[in-house]
Amino acid sequence: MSSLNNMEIHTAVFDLLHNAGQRYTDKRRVIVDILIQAGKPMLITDILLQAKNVPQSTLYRNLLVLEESKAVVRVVTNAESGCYELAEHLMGHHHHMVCAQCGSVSDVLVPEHLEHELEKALAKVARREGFSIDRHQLDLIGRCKNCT
Amino acid sequence: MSSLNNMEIHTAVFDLLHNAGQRYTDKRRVIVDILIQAGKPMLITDILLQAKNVPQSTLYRNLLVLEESKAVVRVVTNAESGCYELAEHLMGHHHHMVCAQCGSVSDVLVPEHLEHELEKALAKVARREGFSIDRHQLDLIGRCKNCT
DNA sequence: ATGAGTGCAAAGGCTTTGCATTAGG
DNA sequence: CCTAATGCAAAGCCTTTGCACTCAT
Repeated sequence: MSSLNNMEIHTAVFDLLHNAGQRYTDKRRVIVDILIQAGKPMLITDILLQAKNVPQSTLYRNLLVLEESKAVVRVVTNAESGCYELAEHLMGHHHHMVCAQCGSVSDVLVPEHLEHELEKALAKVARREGFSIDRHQLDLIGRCKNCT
Repeated sequence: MSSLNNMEIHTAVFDLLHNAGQRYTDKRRVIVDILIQAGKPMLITDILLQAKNVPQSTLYRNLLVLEESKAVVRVVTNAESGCYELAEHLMGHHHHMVCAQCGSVSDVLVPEHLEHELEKALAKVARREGFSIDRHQLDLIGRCKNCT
């Protein structure tokens, strides 16, 4: 499985929330729709701009619920506000190219065999350190096509 | 070059600051000493605890100066406070294990050959997309030994 | 002297929380 | 009905900024 269509994503999110004893409310659906449409990590500030009828507190609380239900993940970044995207099992595993100039983020894939080898090596290192890996995140930082 | 001894690091930091038109003051030396001793990324809150005679504002300002001078880097994490470590040319190239619960970050190495193979693959993908890579960053996200 | 560095306190900005209201099952 | 979810406002917390003081050149 690599990625799902929009309807399948909503169904999957519904199941995830349901299993966590949570409801798939309108606001939550709006948030997920925005993340689907973006197709890449979004800053909370940008989500707020697009979801004008979703108050801050509701957005923050729902992002936490969606994260705990494994529907979204918080992307590690040093941006001024939090950054979220759909979970990997909904989006497919991928990495990010981050433009240091314009801040744009695009998805990128590395060869399957390398990804596999990398995961094995990371698992080994983590085990040695007593660290349990939830996921890994690989970012390329540089200049995008438009900022050269 | 992989890493330097303590004295060499101080000398290198002095040069970096000097080249940037900055002084290597006592407070800055204290901060660098703490980072050297830690040998891993440190949260600002933890640096403050260890450097009791360094006020918050001084710490924040000096970390910025040290970062601009390329002596330290700000590590990207979702921790509650900022996270810094010595720059790669002082510490050697490595990656990070980020605890999603407590926010702690520790350094990790992947096998040399894999690192090399990864860089080749990333260069290839980036070239195809017209993206010029400045650096890459690989984070393991999960639970640290203490948060299991 | 003269500008960089420092320190205290206050201001800013993102995030969380309290509490009353609304809505979904 | 009854609890979860929502919305507004206030509180919290990390970080930045203003301004006066100190130190090194």
